[in-house]
Amino acid sequence: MSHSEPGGVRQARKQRTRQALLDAALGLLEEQSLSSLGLREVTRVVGVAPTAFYRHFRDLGELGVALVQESLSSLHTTVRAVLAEQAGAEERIDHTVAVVERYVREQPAHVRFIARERHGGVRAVRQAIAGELDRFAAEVAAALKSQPVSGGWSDEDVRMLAELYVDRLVMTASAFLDVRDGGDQDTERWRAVACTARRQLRLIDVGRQYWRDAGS
Amino acid sequence: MSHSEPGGVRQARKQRTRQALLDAALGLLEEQSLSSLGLREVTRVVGVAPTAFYRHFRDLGELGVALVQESLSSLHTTVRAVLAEQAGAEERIDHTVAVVERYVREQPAHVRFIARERHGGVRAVRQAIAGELDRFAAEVAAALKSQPVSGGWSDEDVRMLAELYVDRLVMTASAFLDVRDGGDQDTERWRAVACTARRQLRLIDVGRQYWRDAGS
DNA sequence: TGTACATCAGTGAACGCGCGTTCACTGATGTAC
DNA sequence: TGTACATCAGTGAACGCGCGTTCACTGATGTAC
Repeated sequence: MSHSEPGGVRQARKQRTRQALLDAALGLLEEQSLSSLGLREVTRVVGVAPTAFYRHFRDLGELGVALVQESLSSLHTTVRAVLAEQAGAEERIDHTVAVVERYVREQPAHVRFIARERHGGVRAVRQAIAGELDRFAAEVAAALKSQPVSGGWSDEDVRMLAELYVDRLVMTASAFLDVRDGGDQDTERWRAVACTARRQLRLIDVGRQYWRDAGS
Repeated sequence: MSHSEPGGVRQARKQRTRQALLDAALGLLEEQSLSSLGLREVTRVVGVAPTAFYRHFRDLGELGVALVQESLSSLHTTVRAVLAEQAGAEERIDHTVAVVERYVREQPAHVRFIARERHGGVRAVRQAIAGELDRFAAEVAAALKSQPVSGGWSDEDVRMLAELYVDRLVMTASAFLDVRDGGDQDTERWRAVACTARRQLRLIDVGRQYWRDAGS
């Protein structure tokens, strides 16, 4: 067990430390926002010297941008699968909400990070999130466009609808998170949020079916 | 000019300092978030000793809660007026977006504060914002309910729709703010945001007209 | 396979700095008579 | 109106603390021959 990789032992160790820094930061960010997070707090949790931080990130803003990629890539993939479904509107809405529910249960820290830093105090991170959500909206728009209901829709209107959906997903995820934090756990309130989320998506979908562009 | 008020000179001065602290904090919060704001930063801007702060607020969280009231009360009043209008849907939407535009132009710092701290790192402030937006949604719900279109709607559905509207207003305000910050000022992008906002509200309104509850 | 040198992730001491909070204080404003 | 005492918004010195960043370093891993 000496030379299994072509010179990757050092690099692998470095990668592990880097990931540990990201994990530690994400954990600490459940209770505070990025702009008040300290470099020493993070390294203390990981168990390395404060100076080790600089081997991986220039500053906490750079770490934040890395967290944006990590946080959104997983959801991105999953929601894409739902969008590709050939199911009916009703079924697609149920699946979408179910996916959001699972995401909040499994990655609550990632969800909180995105919701919190989307409008947070660190410009680079805000821009990274905006960029990712933009790519996300573009993908949703493409999926919507390929559906029969979108016949006669301008690209601009499809895009507008896509943004409506994406914002709604983020707000829904955030609402689930609030219930979770309230200590209520899965109970009644959780189901109420899911139910409201489905109805809101359904109402938007009804609007979509009867939509006629009217200029402006 | 000695005793014009019944013992209110001291109190009036105190009030002025308090307001100066609020103004200074709001200004500083354009560039950072509440949980990284320093008590000394705020007093330095106002030009008082750091210890003077404690005569007005226990800590920055308490100041934040006061800022929430200040930030939302003005918009609250204005939007209420629009809701009370007997105008048609189209006209109401135009007025609503116009009010949001004006609010962002006139009180950008307040808008940014709410958007940023709604999911920010200070629990007390998050709760204060959630509470205010809740009262806001309740008022919108009451206004919606009194409109003919809402015949046959359950209270729950009216409430769901109201939340959809309120979230949309906040997101729209935030979108205007992003354009403003981008340096673009009033130009093309600003009008594009307004146009998209109107269409989104219109689409929701179409959904509202054709809505039929389907359980779940 | 073995040896000699290069790389570089992580170390640990040291620095200057601004922070939040305490405390006893000052002096203008308020009140009672 | 004038006097004597109470209130309390704002002061300023002092404190201990954790911060981000610098620097020369160590020693395991990587590479060339």
